[in-house]
Amino acid sequence: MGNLLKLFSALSDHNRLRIIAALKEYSDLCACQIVELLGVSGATTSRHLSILLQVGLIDSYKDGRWVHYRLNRASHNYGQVTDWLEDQLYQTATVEKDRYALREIMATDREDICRKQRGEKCCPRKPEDQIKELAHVSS
Amino acid sequence: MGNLLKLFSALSDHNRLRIIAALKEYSDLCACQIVELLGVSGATTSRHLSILLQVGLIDSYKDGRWVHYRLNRASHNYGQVTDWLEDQLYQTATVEKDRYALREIMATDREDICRKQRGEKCCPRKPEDQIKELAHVSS
DNA sequence: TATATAATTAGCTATATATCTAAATATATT
DNA sequence: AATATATTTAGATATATAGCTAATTATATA
Repeated sequence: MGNLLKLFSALSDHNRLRIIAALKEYSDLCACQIVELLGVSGATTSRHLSILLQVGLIDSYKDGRWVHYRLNRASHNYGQVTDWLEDQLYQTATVEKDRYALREIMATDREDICRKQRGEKCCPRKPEDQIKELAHVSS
Repeated sequence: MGNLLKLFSALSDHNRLRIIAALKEYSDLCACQIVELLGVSGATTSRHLSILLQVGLIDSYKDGRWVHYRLNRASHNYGQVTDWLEDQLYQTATVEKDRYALREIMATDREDICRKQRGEKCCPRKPEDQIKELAHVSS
């Protein structure tokens, strides 16, 4: 029973469903791309990914400093649920919007994504400061 | 997306899974029988049933003061998930234990069940008081 | 109509969880 | 070895939820 609860709990968060939908769309995404898609902190994304890893819905591999995530197609017995879920997710407005965002993200160099995320981290979210920072980064 | 979240959240509680398993076993149970099975308060049971009703996993009908609950076999599109779930639940230790408990409950007159539940409600949970109460009920 | 009863809703509380910043870890570069 | 970087973990906090008692609602009975 505990595994069933873990599975359904894992699927009870909108960002985690978005992750699954994104990994269905692109078979392999790295953490920074997922952070970019979700628009939440790296820490939160990592936590969500950890939950999905724990129940076996996704798996991961390292490529240097990069960590890639994929849907886990083996070694679990809830393919019936995930097949159904993926169909359902495909039709939702949020996931459709994500699809467009993902196109941009996949067209962007990861280094650029990370640079942007790093920048955001070290600067407070003040509009004037952000403009100054962007000007500084450009020069 | 909201409906998916509601569905998975509804399935993320062990007592609600037990309700589903019980309704798979016996096609029609009334609230007091479910209260008896779960061993939680009537209010808590009612709340769980309300959540399952809301997502359409179960439906209900009234018979005087009695309210009966059944699995909802129509008008929803997650049969693929619930079929799988029912199979999975069948194999869990908790549900197997519940199966025995349900046999007793189904063999007991509902009036007796309710009388017992009412009795429990109006008396504090003191061991000596419970013994006295049981002795009183027996006589 | 008053009383009894099964069930539901309201309100409160303890516990679980999503989110964040900071710190730590793993890997790469100088 | 020091520094940089991607990611994860730790710790704190706001929000959500399971459980309870009390109050209310819906139905039955006297």
